[in-house]
Amino acid sequence: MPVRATAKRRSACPINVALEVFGDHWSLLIVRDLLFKGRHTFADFAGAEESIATNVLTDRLTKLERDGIIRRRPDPADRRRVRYELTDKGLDLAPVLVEMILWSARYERTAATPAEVREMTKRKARFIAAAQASSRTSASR
Amino acid sequence: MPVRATAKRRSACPINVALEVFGDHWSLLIVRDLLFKGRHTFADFAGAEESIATNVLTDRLTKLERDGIIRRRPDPADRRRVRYELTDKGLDLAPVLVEMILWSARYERTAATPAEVREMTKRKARFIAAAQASSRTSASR
DNA sequence: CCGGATCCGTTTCGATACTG
DNA sequence: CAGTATCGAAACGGATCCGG
Repeated sequence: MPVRATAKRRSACPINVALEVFGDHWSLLIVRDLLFKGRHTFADFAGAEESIATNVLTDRLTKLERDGIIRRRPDPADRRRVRYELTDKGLDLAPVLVEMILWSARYERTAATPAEVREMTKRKARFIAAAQASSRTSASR
Repeated sequence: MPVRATAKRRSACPINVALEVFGDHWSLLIVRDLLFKGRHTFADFAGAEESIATNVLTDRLTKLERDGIIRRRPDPADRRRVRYELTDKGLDLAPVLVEMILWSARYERTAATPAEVREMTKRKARFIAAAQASSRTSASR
């Protein structure tokens, strides 16, 4: 296991558990990419604008898999490639991410238009379901 | 400015903005303490079970203040003491934190009882308002 | 090529001791 | 009580190498 070999396995109080996912910059970006950006491969993540280093990426993917948030499997279309997908547990992070987006949209200049934000707020549940579905279907095909 | 003198000031895409708050373990804990645990002083935060180091605490408080999430002011009751409180922008983080709690409760053993979780889910808005109000009133007294 | 692993110089973190 | 100063340990990022 590269980088940060010490694994902290414990937790009790609410939120503390989510801390390993949300307390980390890169893990958060990976989940966002999976949920909203249709990125699913190592290269997709590494090539993102924030450009994470490959060793760090490997580390985070390993941890997210260990924590049951994502799952890796060979791409059905091209067995040489590896696909990362969210598990159900990972898909359920969507509401948290959506609230983050809404908060950001409210207080900072973001890419989301006011109309999009209004739509997202009004139909939060539908938006979440859509993101999850698209992440899921693109994963299983 | 202690520790991490480089300030990254930019961002465009949704979520990226929230990354400085949520991408960091300690900032998240501080916001949680302010919102749900009635902690408001330097010593409160430093004494929490996770026990953040004082220099790190100083750093995060500085950044949270810089980002307009919290505000520092002398305690009205004892002017020698410093109180930290959430700004409106900070209070608006409550929905995100609540979703985190719910997710954690769903997938990990947490301190929240099933009944509390059900209550929190059903009356999300009320719960958020309550947390914000308690944080606010205890702040202004 | 893709998905990593490994090495390495630099930055940041964080535990502890200390100070106004 | 609310922070600084110090300093070793970790994490980071960049480059490069490697197996399939």
